[in-house]
Amino acid sequence: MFHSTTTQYAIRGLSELAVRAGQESMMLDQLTAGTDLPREFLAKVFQQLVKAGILTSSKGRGGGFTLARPTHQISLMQIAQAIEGPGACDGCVLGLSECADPAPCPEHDLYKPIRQRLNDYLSTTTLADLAASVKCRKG
Amino acid sequence: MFHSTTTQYAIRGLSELAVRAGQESMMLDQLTAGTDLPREFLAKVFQQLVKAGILTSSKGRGGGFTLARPTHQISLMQIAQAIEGPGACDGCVLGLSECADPAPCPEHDLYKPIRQRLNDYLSTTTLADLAASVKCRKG
DNA sequence: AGCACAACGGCGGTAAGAATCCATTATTGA
DNA sequence: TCAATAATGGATTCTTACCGCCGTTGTGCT
Repeated sequence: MFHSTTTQYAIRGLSELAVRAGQESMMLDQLTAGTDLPREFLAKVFQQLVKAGILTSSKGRGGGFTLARPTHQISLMQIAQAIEGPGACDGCVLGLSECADPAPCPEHDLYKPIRQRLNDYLSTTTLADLAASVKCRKG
Repeated sequence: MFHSTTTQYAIRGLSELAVRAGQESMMLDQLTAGTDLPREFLAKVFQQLVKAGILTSSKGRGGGFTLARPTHQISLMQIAQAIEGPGACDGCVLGLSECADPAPCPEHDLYKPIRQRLNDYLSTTTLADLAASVKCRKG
C-alpha cells in the first residue's frame, strides 16, 4: 500500500463529504451511516483535518463538518500531509535515511521519475475529481 | 513510504550481500558489521528469503548466506513478495476493498497508469542494478 | 436559564509489526 | 569424538497503528 489506512480513511471520509454534502455541513453520524467507516476513529482523523485547515467544524445542534475550501482546491497530497506530516510522500523506495545525506541511496536516480509522476498525481488530483468519478459511477 | 521496514531491511541486506560478496557466501555478522542493520532481526528476514528461494544458507563453521540466483535475476518485486506475500504491490491508492468488487474505486482508472509504471520498475530493477549503483558511487 | 446535541480530547485496549534473547540443530575442523 | 561455529526456531518484549469508550466543552433551541 502507499498510504496508511488512517490516510485512506481521511480520503474516503472527505470524499463522502464532498459527494453527499458538497460545500454544505454534515454530521459524522450521517456521513458514516451505511458505510464501513469507523465513526469513532474517523472523528479523530477529522480533528486532524480541522487543525490542518482542510475542514471546519461547529459544535452543538446543527453542527458538523464542512470543507474549508472548494473541492477542486483540496488535493490528495494535502490530505496525506495533513495526516502523515510534511514529507509524507518523500523518501525513496528503500526508505533509506541516507537519502537525505550527502550520499543519496543507490536507487535514488532510478526511482526519481516514478516518484515525480506519483507526486504529480497526488498534487493535481483533488476531491473534485474523486467526487466526479463517484457520481459518474452512480449515475 | 512504499514498502514496510521489514522489506526495506530485506532489500538492504540483499544489496549489501550482492555488493560485498557477489555470488559468494557471507555471514550475518560480517554483513551487518559497520551498518545500522539489526543483526537479530535481519536473521529472521533472511530466513524468509531462504524459504522463498532467494537465498541459500549453510550452518556451522564456514557457513553463511548465498544468493540463490545471479543478481540480475532477483528483482525488487520478488523480494517484496517474499516478505509481504503475493499481491504486495496490488491495491489502489485509496486501499479500498471495493477495488476487487464489481464496482472499482473511483480512482482506479486515474491511478492505473501510475501503478503500472511502478510495478514495471519493481519488476525490472534487480540486485544487479542496486549493486552497480552502489559501486559507482564508491568508485 | 436549561436542555439536547455534536464535536473535542483523554484514556485505554487490541493487534500487528519490529526487535531481542536464548536454546537447538547442523556443520566444519582439529 | 569433541569443540567451536553459525544458522534455525521458539518465546518474549517493545513499539506503533488502529479503534472504541466516555466524560467534557461549546453551541443552538426553547
